[in-house]
Amino acid sequence: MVREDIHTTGIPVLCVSCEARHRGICGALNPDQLVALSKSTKRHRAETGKELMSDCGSVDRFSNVLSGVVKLTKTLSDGRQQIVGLQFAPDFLGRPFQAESTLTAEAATNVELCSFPRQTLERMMKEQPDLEHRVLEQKLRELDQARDWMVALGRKTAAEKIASFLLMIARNIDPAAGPEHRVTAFDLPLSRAEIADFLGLTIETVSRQLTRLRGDNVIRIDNNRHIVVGDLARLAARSGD
Amino acid sequence: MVREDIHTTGIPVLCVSCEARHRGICGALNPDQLVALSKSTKRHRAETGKELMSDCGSVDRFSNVLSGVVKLTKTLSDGRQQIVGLQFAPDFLGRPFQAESTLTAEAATNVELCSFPRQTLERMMKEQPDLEHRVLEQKLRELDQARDWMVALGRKTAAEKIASFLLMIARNIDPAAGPEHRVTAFDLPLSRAEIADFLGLTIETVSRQLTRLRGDNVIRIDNNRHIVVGDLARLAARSGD
DNA sequence: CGTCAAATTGAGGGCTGTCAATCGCGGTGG
DNA sequence: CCACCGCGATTGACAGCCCTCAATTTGACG
Repeated sequence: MVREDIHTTGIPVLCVSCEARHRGICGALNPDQLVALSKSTKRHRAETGKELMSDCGSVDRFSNVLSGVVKLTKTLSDGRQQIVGLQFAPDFLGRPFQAESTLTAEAATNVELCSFPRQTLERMMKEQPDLEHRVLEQKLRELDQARDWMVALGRKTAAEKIASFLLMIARNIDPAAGPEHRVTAFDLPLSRAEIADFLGLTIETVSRQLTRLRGDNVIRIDNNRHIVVGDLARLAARSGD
Repeated sequence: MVREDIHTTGIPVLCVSCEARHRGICGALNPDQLVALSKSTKRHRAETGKELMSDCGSVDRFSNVLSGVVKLTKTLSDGRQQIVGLQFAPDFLGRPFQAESTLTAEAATNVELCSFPRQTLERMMKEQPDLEHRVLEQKLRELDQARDWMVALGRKTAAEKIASFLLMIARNIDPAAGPEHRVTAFDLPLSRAEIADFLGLTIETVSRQLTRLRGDNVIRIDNNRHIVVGDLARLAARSGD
């Protein structure tokens, strides 16, 4: 499934070292198609907090996440928020076959994106079934993740939610590593408020549970954001599943 | 997108009046392909409670739901359960490109299914991109629904969850109707215990909230299962979004 | 050193869970 | 026909987890 990468003849400069060409959707494209897509491609950065798509806004560009973390949120009419997904490099960001977005995408950290017109991608998906296949695989992974979080949201305690969250970040924060790899030290990509919105909790409960994990010597916390997991097994034992 | 249906020449008898050929994934197939698929197709019924796929079990057949409701559940190690999806006719039931299931599928009501070997479908998806496209569209809808429920699970109160649930059933229980149609009287496809597992609540809380909706004359309840929504707008007003 | 936002900590209350008793309905058998 | 049973649903009392509100601390930055 991983694309051979011996010669890079004819591949756009932008794409040569791009992770999306290896594990992302662009791996389905041949050099000519990469050239065609890259004509309307824009690579750019977005600062933490920048809104990338907005609920009920029209969407005319999709993106690959090249680095950083993007959060997908939904908001109720009275302001309550829920984060419904986190995307890491080299995830594909966008909802094909729908002009209006039903959620908001926001840069949770500084991010690098590679974006392209929605219609270009949808046309190429028609012409190149492998591309649509890659998108399907990505969306199936997102669906699996969404369902895992439904269990956490509906049935786990606050302590279990926090443990599950930390494990999930440990699995995904390193863009180079494979799916089963877990780092034991990392910077949280989310603030306490965002973690609360992700786990269906309040800021205070998130803080209390993190403090408790630190008190029990399961993790260390430096500068509020940096987490060192001392005992991965003990953290996993507290995740509920 | 809806398939023309003037002549039915060459279409397998089983498929002629099948809803999956109109709004389901089989709409992507031409008569020859339908014949090919129908060779390894089995149509069968399953009683309420019958397990259709099991967590960690191998999956060698996918299905279309022709009637009834299928529930998708996940279970934590200590027995806590969460329903992570409901499938109505003519939904496609299965997780392509993965031999092992990560969830359990169970007949919530008596259901009719049309099943076919996983490998046959995956091969046809390769040969017929339209079919893969249909699967993608279905999985994108499931993802949208999963994210809507994440908001409910994480941020809605018990009362709002119940109201949202009733509205969702009203939208989906009638297989013939379109997506924006809502019926005002229907039989609940789930028991109180199942509703609780769907909404991340307990049986008692579900019962109390239904009783309250009845007391406020928003709904009527006959025989525990039959619901008549007296005031759809007032129910929607209590759904939170 | 002062300012400000983010995070922590504490006290108290409410929503929902837990446990237990009762109700209602359908089925079975006398 | 009626008593009995079994299961799901309802109702009540109480407790606990998490939320709310508020004060304090911490850390980043000028």
